[in-house]
Amino acid sequence: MTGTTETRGERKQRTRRAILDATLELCDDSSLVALSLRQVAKQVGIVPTAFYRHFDSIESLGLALVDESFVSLRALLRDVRRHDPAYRDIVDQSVDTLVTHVQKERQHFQFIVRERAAGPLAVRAAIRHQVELCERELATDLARLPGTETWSSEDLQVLSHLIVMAMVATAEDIVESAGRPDAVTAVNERARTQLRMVLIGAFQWKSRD
Amino acid sequence: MTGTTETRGERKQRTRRAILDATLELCDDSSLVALSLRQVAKQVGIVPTAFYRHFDSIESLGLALVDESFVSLRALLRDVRRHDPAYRDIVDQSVDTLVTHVQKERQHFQFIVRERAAGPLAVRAAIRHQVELCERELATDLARLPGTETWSSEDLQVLSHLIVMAMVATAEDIVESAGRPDAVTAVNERARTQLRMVLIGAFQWKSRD
DNA sequence: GAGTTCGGTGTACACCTGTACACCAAAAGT
DNA sequence: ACTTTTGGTGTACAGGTGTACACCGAACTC
Repeated sequence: MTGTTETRGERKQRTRRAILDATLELCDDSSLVALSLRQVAKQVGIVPTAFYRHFDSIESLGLALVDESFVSLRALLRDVRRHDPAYRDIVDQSVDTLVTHVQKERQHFQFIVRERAAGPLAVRAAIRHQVELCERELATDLARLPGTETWSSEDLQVLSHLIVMAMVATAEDIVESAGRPDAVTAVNERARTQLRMVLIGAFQWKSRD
Repeated sequence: MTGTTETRGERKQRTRRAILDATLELCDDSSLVALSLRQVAKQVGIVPTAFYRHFDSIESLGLALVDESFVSLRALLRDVRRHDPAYRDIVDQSVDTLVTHVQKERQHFQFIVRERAAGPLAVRAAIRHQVELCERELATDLARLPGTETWSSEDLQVLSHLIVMAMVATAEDIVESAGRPDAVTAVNERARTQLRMVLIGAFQWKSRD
């Protein structure tokens, strides 16, 4: 098909990729729990039983997609952190990065947002776990910021929970307004304002202990 | 069955109720989009085709459940508002009310949280619309609070969006930790702290215009 | 009291579902 | 050159799926 002969591993990885892509495609307007192995197989162009050569259930396929999605999310976080922490407006920068990434990787983020609430049990658990990791990482980042020296670690966690939650919601909104540039910029601006409000509150905050 | 004869309208409403309840029950560990008409019928104890006497699809059944769920949510909001706005700690009061309500109407809130992200298109739209209404109501409430006189209406909307979002997330967490009292109180406390942080930021806020 | 309405039943059909099984061809290992 | 491994195929089956159709009996209407 491609002209050159293919090693066996290459081919396996190629159809594995095709399965993942097909699933993301189908998840555009449905959810994993409403997805059948046969639909996926048809979309890929393989026979249903061939699916088992790569995953032993829709659920484990979902887990693979979670892993993959969080790779791109980590890329996003790295981008955000790479910028000078003293940068004039870290908020604008962070929100822009988020909005750009979500648009670029729309299908992955849509998948995460949907399955986080409605996916198979194991998938939901995996997503919650990953989000928790993000929260912890953010908390340690926040701890390095000037002004948080007096904070208790609980309060740091609460703040990062709040911020991550707001970012998840923003990602939801971006996915929702895909293809409508004006809606995207509206979400962008709202997210900035929200984040500023939260940070102003945080700067004013004093832990009780 | 009940001994007394039943009017036809009573009976219809009774099995309609049974269908709604059965669906909520089944949605405990699945989603509407993964639910079949036959499963619902079996759970209710009627024959599949009888379903059509009440709803013409799973989707319209979903819409009915959205309406019903938001009745109980409005009850919650009324409760929150009924309290003296000058009450010593309006945050504690509001969060307690939320936590109590979500636990009492767990199935409804679980349904909303899940279908908000993964339900059929029309159901998702209905939920988003209702949440938007809640945001608007909250915005007008906030406008009556002392200290928000200088705020632009956009900023008021942004703040209420932020608060509603946080409350939705809190409801998610409460549903998640159903049956584990310690987890519930942890979520409760975190929600209070978050809301305080946000409100501190809000009090400090000055609209640009 | 006769006729109508309507919630619920049972049968039937075409289609989709997961998965077991036997098979193939070509790459990989020897 | 041989055997083995393996990704993919085709057939087959027992179930679940939505829904069309004809029907029933009791609550309603007149």
